[in-house]
Amino acid sequence: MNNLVVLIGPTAVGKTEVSFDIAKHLGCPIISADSRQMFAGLEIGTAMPTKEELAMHKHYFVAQLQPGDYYSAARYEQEVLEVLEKEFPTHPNMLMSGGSMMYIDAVCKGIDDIPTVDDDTRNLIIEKYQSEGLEKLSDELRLLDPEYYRIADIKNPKRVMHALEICYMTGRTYTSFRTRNEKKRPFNIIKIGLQRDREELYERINRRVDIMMEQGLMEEVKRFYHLRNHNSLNTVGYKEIFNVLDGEWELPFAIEKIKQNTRIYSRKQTTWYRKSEDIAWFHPDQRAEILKYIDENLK
RNA sequence: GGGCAAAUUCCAGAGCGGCCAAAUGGGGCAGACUGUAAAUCUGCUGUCUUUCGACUUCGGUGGUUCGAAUCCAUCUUUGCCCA
Repeated sequence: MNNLVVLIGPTAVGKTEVSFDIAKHLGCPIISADSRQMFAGLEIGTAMPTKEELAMHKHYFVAQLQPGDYYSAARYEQEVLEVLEKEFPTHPNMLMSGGSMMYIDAVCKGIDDIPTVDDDTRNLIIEKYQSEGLEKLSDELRLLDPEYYRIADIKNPKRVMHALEICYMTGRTYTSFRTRNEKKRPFNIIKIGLQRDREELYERINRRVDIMMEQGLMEEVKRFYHLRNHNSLNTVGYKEIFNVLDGEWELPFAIEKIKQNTRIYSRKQTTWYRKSEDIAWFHPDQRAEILKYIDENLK
């Protein structure tokens, strides 16, 4: 049987290094599961693997999109499955590594087949939201899809808008697409989680941000200033420095905010992990134990 | 040396006699999560209690009052101004 080893863990825990060890051990390429490292040019701010590392280990889904490109978890699911199908004949054991839990779940559990929203519908809903407000939209959702309305996160504009987009575009309820069935994969999944004490993690985060600044994060952010309204740049490390470029924040304050927001992000990732009981947890220094665990669980 | 102003819960900062465990923001903590997810959103944040509620707080002390974070006196500290 084929195996997919999934390496997860909060930002800055040290996934990249461990992923190289595992990839070497399994002799396979690495499938990145990082929603921001997919965008070309965001090298420093997303702590993308270096050119040398990329040359040494083949990576999928790193720097393959432009910051303005549309992407989604569903697309990721589909593309990863294609990669696996292509690679499994020669690499029966593959590695996926990253911190974007929604993407990882899309691959491991599947995601419903909901149509991609076209630009016209999207713009129409955005316009409605801006002119009429969230309450009007949720009122409308109550009429168009009462079942979803009952369970929806009604205060979250993104959720309400998306459900409405689907109703508008397809003429069907959003609920009718939401089966939420977990898909069975034709391969074995081994989840490895990396974790460190919070204090230790925070120190690494703080240090990594300082290093990013030394590496020239400021210059990198300046290059993307004109694309700031794109979601790919609505990212920790970029959005704070945009405020500096706007003259709203002092640089030292922005740096503290980057550290703080990265810490918050790491905690949100951890919250997501607590839902999964199928993760085997290790400290990143436990290289031998990790490899041993993988070997024991390959099928 | 003299004059003035201020001291509030982790921080900033409202409150200026009862509706105050005390607005709001920040921070912290917890959570949600099926389409740009490093995003977006939610809850909690004095102590005890499942709830009702009880108890201890607004620099210190002592007063006034049925009742004080809010008024008075005094002390301490801080800031500003005149010397």
